[in-house]
Amino acid sequence: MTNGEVAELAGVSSAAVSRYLNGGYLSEEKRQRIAAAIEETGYVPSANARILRTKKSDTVGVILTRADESAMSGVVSGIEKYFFASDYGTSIAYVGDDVKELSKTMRSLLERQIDGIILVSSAPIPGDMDLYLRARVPVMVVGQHVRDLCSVRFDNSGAAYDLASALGCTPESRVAYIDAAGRYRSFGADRRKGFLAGLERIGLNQEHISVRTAGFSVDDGYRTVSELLSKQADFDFISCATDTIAAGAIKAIRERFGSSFAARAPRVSGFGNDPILQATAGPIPTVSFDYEECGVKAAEIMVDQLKDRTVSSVSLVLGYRIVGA
Amino acid sequence: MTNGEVAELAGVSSAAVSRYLNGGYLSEEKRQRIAAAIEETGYVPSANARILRTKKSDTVGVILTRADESAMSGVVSGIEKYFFASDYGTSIAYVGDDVKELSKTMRSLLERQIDGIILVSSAPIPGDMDLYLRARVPVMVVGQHVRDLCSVRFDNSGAAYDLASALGCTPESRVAYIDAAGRYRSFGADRRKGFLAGLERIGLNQEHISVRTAGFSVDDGYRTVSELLSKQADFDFISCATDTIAAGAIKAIRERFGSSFAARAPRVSGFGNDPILQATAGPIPTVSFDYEECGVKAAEIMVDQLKDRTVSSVSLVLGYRIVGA
DNA sequence: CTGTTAGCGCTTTCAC
DNA sequence: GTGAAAGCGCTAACAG
Repeated sequence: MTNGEVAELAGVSSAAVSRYLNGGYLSEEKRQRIAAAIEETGYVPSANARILRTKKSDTVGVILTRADESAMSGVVSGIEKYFFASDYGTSIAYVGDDVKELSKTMRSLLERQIDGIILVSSAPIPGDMDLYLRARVPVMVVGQHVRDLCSVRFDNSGAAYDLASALGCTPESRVAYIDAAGRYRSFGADRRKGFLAGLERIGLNQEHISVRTAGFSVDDGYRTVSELLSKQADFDFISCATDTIAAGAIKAIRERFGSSFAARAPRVSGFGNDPILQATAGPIPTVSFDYEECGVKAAEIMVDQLKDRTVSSVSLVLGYRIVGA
Repeated sequence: MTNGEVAELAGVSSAAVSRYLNGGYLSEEKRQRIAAAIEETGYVPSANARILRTKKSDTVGVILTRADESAMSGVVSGIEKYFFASDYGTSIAYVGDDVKELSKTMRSLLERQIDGIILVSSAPIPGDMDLYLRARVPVMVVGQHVRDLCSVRFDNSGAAYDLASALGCTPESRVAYIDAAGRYRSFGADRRKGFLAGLERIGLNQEHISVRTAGFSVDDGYRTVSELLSKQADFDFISCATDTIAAGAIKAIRERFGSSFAARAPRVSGFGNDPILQATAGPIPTVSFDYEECGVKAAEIMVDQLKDRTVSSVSLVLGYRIVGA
């Protein structure tokens, strides 16, 4: 079913149908007739033809990666909300663990005449993406900063610093930090450095600090902490780079110290404020981020760029809340 | 940058460029020249023009809803994997809590000449969707069954039945079931009915069963179970419709019985096998679903429909695994 | 193998 | 207010 067929059925020109759809000059009478014809035929206009003709889609592409799974729903929800209110559509693409697919995904978005792209990813961006990051449309990144591009991210380092400060440690406390493996700056280096800096400020004896690295799953955390505890168990705190790892740590500790959580058992801190962890193991110190706000801000910046492409690039760092301490 | 401009630069016809892109007859020499011209100009073909012309996009639309947040990443990952291997693209749309936006989302997908639509949603589908469910393209549903449509869903009822059987209850046991609020068939009615049927089979005294209803958050579960326990506390099991509610239940129980989990404290069962819950509160009996497989199966069925639209509609019910019991 | 050409469904002057 | 007509970028005959 096309424009023209509807026009014929309503006894008007295809231009009139177009005007009906887009709110141009049109007599009430024809408006009625067209409405009836559309209703009758179930006509659905072709976005492709419209975009081809007008050269704009009023749609922003959003790329999600598995690495940011836990933030996914919140961020998308915020993005969607803002774009919806601003009369932009959203087209989401998902990239699994294989970051190589990123450029392919980016390309297919670009082929669709999308107005802008928001890449939501904490994962390191492969070199072959450089081309696409400087595309003909504004590209922005959520979760990390990329030179010359707009970005929105959380202050992981600052959060980790404040978290370390909030644990109530003394210079004599013994602390283990379980780092997140892989080259994820925000989960890894940023949090670790911030945390260690926080401990240093307290004046914590460097020799009382142990650092280990774990994968991203509960099981990874469990194994890493089990092994650590088998060598040394007199920690005051085992601080983990993510709440998922923290869950594994808690399991390991409980296994070693008994379910009654003996007074000598290390306490645990996490990162991310998972509600289930907080309810079942809490209150434990952790960091809470507002993912939805993150999405809203990103969309807001994107819309600004879209309206005025000369606006200089913005790099926004969002705050955090220390909870359970 | 267009087809024609690239052609001119390479000294060939636009048809040749098209052939280059789509793998038609072309001399090696022209192939080289075109490649060079594309490289030089950074030309990106217009998907809209191609789709307009060919009337097919080789792309399937996927609609995600907030209600299915916890399954989202897994399902999408499975869908994406299968379509990728089958040379189909995927275009994802997200619908928040306001299910009214569903028809708008569906429509915008339809306008894009998408080849099929997979609606991933356990939420009740509004009546105004009927029109769209019988669209010109195959539509299928993941998470519930809709008459006449292909669907993939989990056997929630059977899982709940088996879970109830696996708790190790006797006819004299006292059991509370915390139902999930709202009109979500799979989280609500299906699980509740299956669970109660399972208890009945054991011969559990009906008067020893209490049913309460909670919202979907940890806090909802906490409040509901706290209130329940303040009236009656001698349960052997508090079984919850979701792991999230179970987390709240555990918090409420711990608060009432002390963190040492006295022998008289009720045990808890959940639904969904959240890894964090299992690590921190487990092992507790719960049900595990393979969301990724669910996505793969859905995509598989969709591809079948796409290849042969006369295939009769398939309704697949996936199994489950009882864990922690 | 290759170029010419028509036209996908839509919007947008332009002239009435 | 309204219709005729051109053309967005691409592909698919078709003729060479």
